[in-house]
Amino acid sequence: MFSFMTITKALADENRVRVLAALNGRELCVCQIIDLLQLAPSTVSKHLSILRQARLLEVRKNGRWMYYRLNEKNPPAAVASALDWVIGSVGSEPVVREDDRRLSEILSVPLESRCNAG
Amino acid sequence: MFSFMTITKALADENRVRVLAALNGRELCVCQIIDLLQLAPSTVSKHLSILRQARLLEVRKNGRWMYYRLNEKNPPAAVASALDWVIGSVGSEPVVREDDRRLSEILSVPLESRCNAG
DNA sequence: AAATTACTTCGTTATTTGGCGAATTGTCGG
DNA sequence: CCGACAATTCGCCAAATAACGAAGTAATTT
Repeated sequence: MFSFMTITKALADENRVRVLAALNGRELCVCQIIDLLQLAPSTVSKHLSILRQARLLEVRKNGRWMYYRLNEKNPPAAVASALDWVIGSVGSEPVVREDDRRLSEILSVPLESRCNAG
Repeated sequence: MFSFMTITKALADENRVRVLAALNGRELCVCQIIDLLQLAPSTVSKHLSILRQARLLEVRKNGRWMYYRLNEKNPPAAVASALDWVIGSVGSEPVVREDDRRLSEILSVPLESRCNAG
Protein backbone atom coordinates (compact mmCIF):
# COMPACT_ATOMS: atom_id res chain seq x y z
CA MET A 1 0.00 0.00 0.00
CA PHE A 2 2.90 2.33 0.69
CA SER A 3 4.10 2.56 -2.89
CA PHE A 4 0.58 3.00 -4.21
CA MET A 5 -0.05 5.87 -1.78
CA THR A 6 3.27 7.40 -2.82
CA ILE A 7 1.84 7.59 -6.34
CA THR A 8 -1.52 9.06 -5.32
CA LYS A 9 0.16 11.68 -3.16
CA ALA A 10 2.49 12.56 -6.01
CA LEU A 11 -0.54 13.11 -8.25
CA ALA A 12 -2.34 15.29 -5.71
CA ASP A 13 -0.69 18.52 -6.79
CA GLU A 14 -1.55 20.47 -9.91
CA ASN A 15 2.00 21.54 -10.71
CA ARG A 16 3.17 17.92 -10.60
CA VAL A 17 0.34 16.84 -12.90
CA ARG A 18 1.33 19.62 -15.29
CA VAL A 19 4.87 18.25 -15.29
CA LEU A 20 3.63 14.78 -16.20
CA ALA A 21 1.50 16.20 -19.01
CA ALA A 22 4.42 18.28 -20.27
CA LEU A 23 6.67 15.21 -20.36
CA ASN A 24 4.24 13.25 -22.49
CA GLY A 25 6.17 12.29 -25.60
CA ARG A 26 9.40 14.15 -24.81
CA GLU A 27 12.05 14.70 -22.22
CA LEU A 28 12.73 18.08 -20.67
CA CYS A 29 15.59 19.69 -18.82
CA VAL A 30 14.87 21.04 -15.31
CA CYS A 31 15.42 24.62 -16.40
CA GLN A 32 12.75 24.21 -19.08
CA ILE A 33 10.29 22.91 -16.48
CA ILE A 34 11.17 25.85 -14.23
CA ASP A 35 10.44 28.17 -17.11
CA LEU A 36 7.14 26.42 -17.77
CA LEU A 37 5.82 26.38 -14.18
CA GLN A 38 7.25 29.78 -13.22
CA LEU A 39 8.29 28.53 -9.80
CA ALA A 40 11.52 28.77 -7.84
CA PRO A 41 14.17 26.21 -8.87
CA SER A 42 14.15 24.66 -5.40
CA THR A 43 10.40 24.18 -5.57
CA VAL A 44 10.52 22.54 -8.98
CA SER A 45 13.37 20.32 -7.87
CA LYS A 46 11.28 19.14 -4.92
CA HIS A 47 8.32 18.36 -7.17
CA LEU A 48 10.52 16.37 -9.52
CA SER A 49 12.01 14.41 -6.65
CA ILE A 50 8.51 13.52 -5.40
CA LEU A 51 7.51 12.33 -8.87
CA ARG A 52 10.72 10.37 -9.12
CA GLN A 53 10.24 8.72 -5.74
CA ALA A 54 6.84 7.58 -6.93
CA ARG A 55 8.69 6.12 -9.94
CA LEU A 56 6.54 8.16 -12.29
CA LEU A 57 9.66 9.83 -13.71
CA GLU A 58 13.10 8.76 -14.75
CA VAL A 59 16.10 11.02 -15.01
CA ARG A 60 19.18 11.22 -17.18
CA LYS A 61 22.19 13.38 -16.59
CA ASN A 62 24.01 15.12 -19.42
CA GLY A 63 26.73 17.55 -18.42
CA ARG A 64 25.13 20.06 -16.08
CA TRP A 65 21.66 19.32 -17.32
CA MET A 66 19.21 16.84 -15.87
CA TYR A 67 16.69 15.47 -18.31
CA TYR A 68 13.45 14.10 -16.89
CA ARG A 69 11.03 11.82 -18.73
CA LEU A 70 8.04 9.63 -17.95
CA ASN A 71 8.95 6.18 -16.68
CA GLU A 72 7.61 4.21 -19.61
CA LYS A 73 10.49 1.77 -20.02
CA ASN A 74 9.77 -0.86 -17.36
CA PRO A 75 7.47 0.78 -14.81
CA PRO A 76 5.63 -1.03 -12.02
CA ALA A 77 2.09 -1.89 -13.11
CA ALA A 78 0.54 0.76 -10.86
CA VAL A 79 2.83 3.40 -12.37
CA ALA A 80 2.02 2.43 -15.95
CA SER A 81 -1.70 2.57 -15.36
CA ALA A 82 -1.40 5.80 -13.38
CA LEU A 83 0.44 7.44 -16.27
CA ASP A 84 -2.16 6.18 -18.75
CA TRP A 85 -4.92 7.55 -16.57
CA VAL A 86 -3.33 10.96 -16.01
CA ILE A 87 -2.15 11.53 -19.58
CA GLY A 88 -5.48 10.34 -20.93
CA SER A 89 -7.48 12.56 -18.57
CA VAL A 90 -5.75 15.93 -18.66
CA GLY A 91 -4.77 16.22 -22.33
CA SER A 92 -7.69 18.50 -23.16
CA GLU A 93 -7.50 20.66 -20.03
CA PRO A 94 -6.95 24.34 -20.87
CA VAL A 95 -3.97 24.57 -18.52
CA VAL A 96 -2.28 21.68 -20.29
CA ARG A 97 -3.09 23.09 -23.75
CA GLU A 98 -1.57 26.39 -22.76
CA ASP A 99 1.49 24.63 -21.33
CA ASP A 100 1.90 22.81 -24.63
CA ARG A 101 1.80 26.09 -26.49
CA ARG A 102 4.38 27.64 -24.17
CA LEU A 103 6.53 24.53 -24.47
CA SER A 104 6.89 24.93 -28.23
CA GLU A 105 8.27 28.40 -27.54
CA ILE A 106 10.55 27.12 -24.80
CA LEU A 107 11.80 24.28 -26.98
CA SER A 108 12.53 26.63 -29.85
CA VAL A 109 15.28 28.27 -27.78
CA PRO A 110 18.43 26.12 -27.86
CA LEU A 111 19.58 25.12 -24.38
CA GLU A 112 23.09 26.41 -24.99
CA SER A 113 21.91 30.01 -25.30
CA ARG A 114 21.30 30.27 -21.56
CA CYS A 115 18.81 28.06 -19.88
CA ASN A 116 16.34 30.53 -18.41
CA ALA A 117 16.50 32.70 -21.47
CA GLY A 118 12.86 33.74 -21.23
CA MET B 1 -8.31 20.72 -14.27
CA PHE B 2 -10.23 21.43 -11.10
CA SER B 3 -12.36 18.31 -11.19
CA PHE B 4 -9.40 16.13 -12.07
CA MET B 5 -7.42 17.50 -9.12
CA THR B 6 -10.43 16.92 -6.87
CA ILE B 7 -10.12 13.25 -7.79
CA THR B 8 -6.36 13.00 -7.23
CA LYS B 9 -6.65 14.76 -3.87
CA ALA B 10 -9.45 12.41 -2.87
CA LEU B 11 -7.20 9.46 -3.68
CA ALA B 12 -4.26 10.84 -1.71
CA ASP B 13 -5.34 9.38 1.63
CA GLU B 14 -5.01 5.74 2.60
CA ASN B 15 -8.28 5.57 4.52
CA ARG B 16 -10.19 6.89 1.51
CA VAL B 17 -8.53 4.35 -0.78
CA ARG B 18 -9.50 1.63 1.69
CA VAL B 19 -13.10 2.82 1.44
CA LEU B 20 -13.03 2.58 -2.34
CA ALA B 21 -11.58 -0.93 -2.16
CA ALA B 22 -14.17 -1.95 0.42
CA LEU B 23 -16.99 -0.70 -1.79
CA ASN B 24 -15.84 -2.76 -4.75
CA GLY B 25 -18.78 -4.95 -5.68
CA ARG B 26 -21.12 -3.94 -2.82
CA GLU B 27 -22.66 -1.02 -1.04
CA LEU B 28 -22.03 -0.28 2.62
CA CYS B 29 -23.75 1.72 5.32
CA VAL B 30 -21.70 4.48 7.01
CA CYS B 31 -21.73 2.67 10.32
CA GLN B 32 -20.15 -0.36 8.67
CA ILE B 33 -17.40 1.81 7.20
CA ILE B 34 -16.85 3.36 10.63
CA ASP B 35 -16.49 -0.12 12.04
CA LEU B 36 -14.05 -1.06 9.30
CA LEU B 37 -11.77 1.98 9.55
CA GLN B 38 -12.01 2.33 13.32
CA LEU B 39 -12.20 6.11 13.10
CA ALA B 40 -14.55 8.65 14.65
CA PRO B 41 -17.90 9.02 12.83
CA SER B 42 -17.20 12.66 12.03
CA THR B 43 -13.89 11.72 10.44
CA VAL B 44 -15.43 8.98 8.30
CA SER B 45 -18.23 11.29 7.26
CA LYS B 46 -15.68 13.83 6.10
CA HIS B 47 -13.81 11.22 4.07
CA LEU B 48 -17.02 10.08 2.43
CA SER B 49 -17.98 13.62 1.55
CA ILE B 50 -14.59 14.18 -0.09
CA LEU B 51 -14.99 10.99 -2.13
CA ARG B 52 -18.50 12.03 -3.07
CA GLN B 53 -17.42 15.52 -4.13
CA ALA B 54 -14.90 13.89 -6.43
CA ARG B 55 -17.85 11.89 -7.79
CA LEU B 56 -16.09 8.65 -6.96
CA LEU B 57 -19.01 7.62 -4.75
CA GLU B 58 -22.78 7.74 -4.93
CA VAL B 59 -25.09 7.66 -1.96
CA ARG B 60 -28.54 6.29 -1.26
CA LYS B 61 -30.65 7.03 1.77
CA ASN B 62 -32.75 4.38 3.45
CA GLY B 63 -34.38 5.34 6.74
CA ARG B 64 -31.66 6.55 9.03
CA TRP B 65 -28.96 4.74 7.08
CA MET B 66 -26.87 6.12 4.26
CA TYR B 67 -25.58 3.55 1.79
CA TYR B 68 -22.48 4.43 -0.21
CA ARG B 69 -21.34 2.73 -3.40
CA LEU B 70 -18.84 3.32 -6.19
CA ASN B 71 -20.10 5.62 -8.92
CA GLU B 72 -20.20 3.07 -11.71
CA LYS B 73 -23.56 3.99 -13.23
CA ASN B 74 -22.71 6.99 -15.39
CA PRO B 75 -19.47 8.41 -14.07
CA PRO B 76 -17.35 11.06 -15.81
CA ALA B 77 -14.60 9.43 -17.86
CA ALA B 78 -11.88 10.49 -15.42
CA VAL B 79 -13.82 8.91 -12.54
CA ALA B 80 -14.38 5.63 -14.35
CA SER B 81 -10.71 5.26 -15.21
CA ALA B 82 -9.65 6.36 -11.73
CA LEU B 83 -11.83 3.67 -10.17
CA ASP B 84 -10.45 1.05 -12.59
CA TRP B 85 -6.94 2.08 -11.72
CA VAL B 86 -7.44 2.09 -7.95
CA ILE B 87 -9.46 -1.10 -7.73
CA GLY B 88 -7.07 -2.84 -10.08
CA SER B 89 -4.00 -1.69 -8.17
CA VAL B 90 -4.83 -2.24 -4.52
CA GLY B 91 -6.75 -5.53 -4.64
CA SER B 92 -3.78 -7.58 -3.52
CA GLU B 93 -2.53 -5.17 -0.84
CA PRO B 94 -2.41 -6.80 2.61
CA VAL B 95 -4.42 -3.94 4.16
CA VAL B 96 -7.19 -4.44 1.62
CA ARG B 97 -7.15 -8.23 2.05
CA GLU B 98 -7.49 -7.82 5.78
CA ASP B 99 -10.30 -5.29 5.31
CA ASP B 100 -12.09 -7.78 3.09
CA ARG B 101 -11.82 -10.41 5.81
CA ARG B 102 -13.14 -8.02 8.45
CA LEU B 103 -15.93 -7.00 6.12
CA SER B 104 -17.30 -10.50 5.90
CA GLU B 105 -17.57 -10.46 9.71
CA ILE B 106 -19.15 -7.02 9.69
CA LEU B 107 -21.64 -8.02 6.99
CA SER B 108 -22.62 -11.15 8.89
CA VAL B 109 -24.17 -8.97 11.61
CA PRO B 110 -27.61 -7.74 10.50
CA LEU B 111 -27.87 -3.96 10.54
CA GLU B 112 -31.00 -4.03 12.69
CA SER B 113 -29.18 -5.55 15.66
CA ARG B 114 -27.41 -2.30 16.40
CA CYS B 115 -25.10 -0.69 13.91
CA ASN B 116 -21.81 -0.67 15.74
CA ALA B 117 -22.37 -4.10 17.17
CA GLY B 118 -18.66 -5.03 17.08
C1' DA C 1 42.15 27.88 -10.48
C1' DA C 2 38.26 31.03 -10.41
C1' DA C 3 33.85 32.30 -11.99
C1' DT C 4 29.57 30.69 -13.88
C1' DT C 5 25.82 27.70 -14.63
C1' DA C 6 22.46 23.88 -13.27
C1' DC C 7 20.47 21.67 -9.95
C1' DT C 8 19.68 19.91 -5.17
C1' DT C 9 19.44 20.13 -0.14
C1' DC C 10 18.30 22.56 4.01
C1' DG C 11 15.78 25.55 7.07
C1' DT C 12 11.78 28.47 7.61
C1' DT C 13 7.05 29.97 6.99
C1' DA C 14 2.14 29.91 5.58
C1' DT C 15 -1.44 26.95 4.27
C1' DT C 16 -3.82 22.63 4.02
C1' DT C 17 -5.33 18.47 5.84
C1' DG C 18 -6.68 14.61 9.03
C1' DG C 19 -8.24 13.72 13.32
C1' DC C 20 -11.39 14.33 17.32
C1' DG C 21 -15.41 15.82 20.33
C1' DA C 22 -19.51 18.75 20.75
C1' DA C 23 -23.44 20.34 18.80
C1' DT C 24 -27.01 19.69 14.98
C1' DT C 25 -30.18 17.43 11.77
C1' DG C 26 -33.12 13.90 10.59
C1' DT C 27 -35.45 9.34 11.31
C1' DC C 28 -37.44 5.71 13.84
C1' DG C 29 -39.71 3.39 18.05
C1' DG C 30 -42.27 3.99 21.99
C1' DC D 1 -44.11 14.18 21.59
C1' DC D 2 -39.81 12.26 23.51
C1' DG D 3 -35.69 9.52 23.74
C1' DA D 4 -32.44 6.80 20.97
C1' DC D 5 -29.83 6.31 17.03
C1' DA D 6 -27.43 7.49 12.32
C1' DA D 7 -25.09 10.67 10.16
C1' DT D 8 -23.37 15.35 9.22
C1' DT D 9 -21.55 19.96 10.32
C1' DC D 10 -18.66 22.87 13.13
C1' DG D 11 -14.68 24.33 15.74
C1' DC D 12 -10.41 23.15 17.25
C1' DC D 13 -5.59 21.19 17.27
C1' DA D 14 -1.53 18.58 15.47
C1' DA D 15 0.81 17.01 11.54
C1' DA D 16 1.86 17.29 6.68
C1' DT D 17 2.89 20.03 2.67
C1' DA D 18 4.01 23.71 -0.84
C1' DA D 19 6.53 27.64 -1.36
C1' DC D 20 10.75 30.41 -0.91
C1' DG D 21 15.73 31.91 -0.26
C1' DA D 22 20.27 30.61 1.20
C1' DA D 23 23.75 27.44 1.14
C1' DG D 24 25.88 23.40 -0.98
C1' DT D 25 27.32 20.22 -4.95
C1' DA D 26 28.76 19.28 -9.49
C1' DA D 27 29.98 20.30 -14.23
C1' DT D 28 31.59 23.87 -17.75
C1' DT D 29 33.84 27.91 -19.30
C1' DT D 30 37.39 31.16 -19.23
